[in-house]
Amino acid sequence: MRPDALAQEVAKLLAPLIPEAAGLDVDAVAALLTPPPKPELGHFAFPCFRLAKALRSAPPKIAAELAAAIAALGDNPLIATATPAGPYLNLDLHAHEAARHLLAPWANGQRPAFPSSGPSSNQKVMIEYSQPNTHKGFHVGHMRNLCLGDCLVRLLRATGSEVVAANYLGDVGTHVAKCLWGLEALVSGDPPTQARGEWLGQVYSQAAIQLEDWDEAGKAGDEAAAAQYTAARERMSEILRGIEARDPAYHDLWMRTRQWSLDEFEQIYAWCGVEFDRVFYESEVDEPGLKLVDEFLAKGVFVESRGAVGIENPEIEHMPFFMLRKSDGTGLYATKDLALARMKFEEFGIDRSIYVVDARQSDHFKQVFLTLKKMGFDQAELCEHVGYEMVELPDGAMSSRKGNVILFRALREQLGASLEANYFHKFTDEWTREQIDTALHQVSLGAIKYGMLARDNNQKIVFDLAKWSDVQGGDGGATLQYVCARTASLLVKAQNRGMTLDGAVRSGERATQAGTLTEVAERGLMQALIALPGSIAQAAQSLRPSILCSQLYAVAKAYNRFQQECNVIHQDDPEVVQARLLLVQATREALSWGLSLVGIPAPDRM
RNA sequence: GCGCUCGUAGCUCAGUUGGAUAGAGCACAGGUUUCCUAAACCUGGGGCCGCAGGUUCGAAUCCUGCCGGGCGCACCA
Repeated sequence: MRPDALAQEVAKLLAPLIPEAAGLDVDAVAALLTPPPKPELGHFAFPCFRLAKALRSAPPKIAAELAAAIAALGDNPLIATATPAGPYLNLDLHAHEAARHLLAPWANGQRPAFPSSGPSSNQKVMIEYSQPNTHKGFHVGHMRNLCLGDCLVRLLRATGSEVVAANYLGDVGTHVAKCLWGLEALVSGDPPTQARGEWLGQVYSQAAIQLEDWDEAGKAGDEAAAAQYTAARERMSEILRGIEARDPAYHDLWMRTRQWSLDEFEQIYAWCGVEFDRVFYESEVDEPGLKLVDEFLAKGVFVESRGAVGIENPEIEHMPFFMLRKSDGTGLYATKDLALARMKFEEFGIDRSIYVVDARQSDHFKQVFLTLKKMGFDQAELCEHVGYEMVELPDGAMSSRKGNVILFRALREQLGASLEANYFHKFTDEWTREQIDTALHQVSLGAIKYGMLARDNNQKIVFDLAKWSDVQGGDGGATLQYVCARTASLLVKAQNRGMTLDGAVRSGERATQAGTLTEVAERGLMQALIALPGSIAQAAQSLRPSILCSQLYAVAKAYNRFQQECNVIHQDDPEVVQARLLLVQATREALSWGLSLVGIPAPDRM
């Protein structure tokens, strides 16, 4: 028995009562069952609209007839009452029996089964995400991509796909030259011994600003600035050529500094609990990209235009020419993307290829996929771009010129400090430093990941550090974690009083006593749990983690209400204790598992 | 100009195969601790779902047009 099987059980009873003309089998009926708007109305509602046409009857009439048919069944193990309410048939279950199908599997460590016929199951999927540039800063904006990609990896794995989590690091290109130029032109003294990746990013920003200033001043007539700008550009070309030619003077410096960034990324991923199966580097597809241009120019797929090489894609009307080699003979981002795609297809036999990249690149990926198709890669059909909107700050977009970029380390430290000052300081006498640090880490992750994932992909996110670390409750990661901690704490307290969940109840062999779990708050919580597997399936199928986040929040909210209204431990009736312990245990398992799919740890105490 | 995207409560947002009286959080006003974590719970006020048409038993949801914000459109990544 799986925790998502309750609807199926109900459908088994209901389906035979529906006239055959409607053409609904058990699965179809189960799929139609929805939660009623209020828990008091029942555990499930069956909408009769779909049957109206086939049965040539009005939905309210069908609902009434079905209610009568269920009443005629007489005593029934699962459905207590069936009440027609307009076009809906509301089904109220014997709660203790429903619990045996719903709560016991959760409590017993079972997980929902997802249909193997779904589009996303039994497939080998590559998800490319994160893709930071070396020699540049890693900031809150990068966190959205990281959280989203990681969550999709977890969701697709949970729903039956084999996933290759891939990263694609930007270790070559003009930004590297800018940074290395800045290093020699603007920096005096030795690099720091700590956090050198971050420092490199700051050098890059400084260089970018300086170059922009010279460029602007030059254009405004400042000849000295113009000369400096030209000289710097020439120097950057030299640096790039030196790296490419493997001139030790440049190549070694590049490798050394590149490693500083890579080390930093490693630390960030470790802190975030993110792991990659395969890391690609731009530097490894640079040359293959250019070779590929020659190859497909010779084949006539690509064409020359104004000294550059590209492909005509008139299908994309507003940007019909897709450039793949500049007139100076060098490649572009797009060139490397084609070579990378080919590498992915050849190295892994993937059935689906997902690119998590911000929404501004959507035209770019239309071009890439269309071009791949014209190059003869049928796998282009399997490629999809998952776009998402930007992360902004309360005072607008992040910019190094404005100096309002929040780098990863600052994010981690400020969030931690803020959470400690707001909340965790009260544990200083009670907990060890290590315990507090662990909790701070967990709750920081909850705040960041939930904040990044609870909003739809195509909504902008405003990152306001003060708000994100102000855990006054409400709709946030900490609320979900708090509920996990409350369930854990309650179960420990129960155990200390000698109250443990009966093994037979937990396994579902035995139902709890009739009449238990009928309080409104108990029903509400059960309904939130009923809806969880569907939310996971929908989130995975549509690649939108926010759907899962809102259902997890609904579970947390329902639990808080339950714990407020239904005392678990201070009960005279041991059967009530059993029923409620089952509910708490199931909630804990469901919620912590759901959180794990979002990449958020579930603390035992907080 | 072309394309993508957003527009729902004072603010931030859910609402996706069209379905019950459009929901949360924050903010605001009130209430709840001899009792399992008050980071909680309850109650209340608050809405021409951007505008106008259309499709039908039924539209925040689908179609068309318009208005307003954001983003993208050849040698950057």
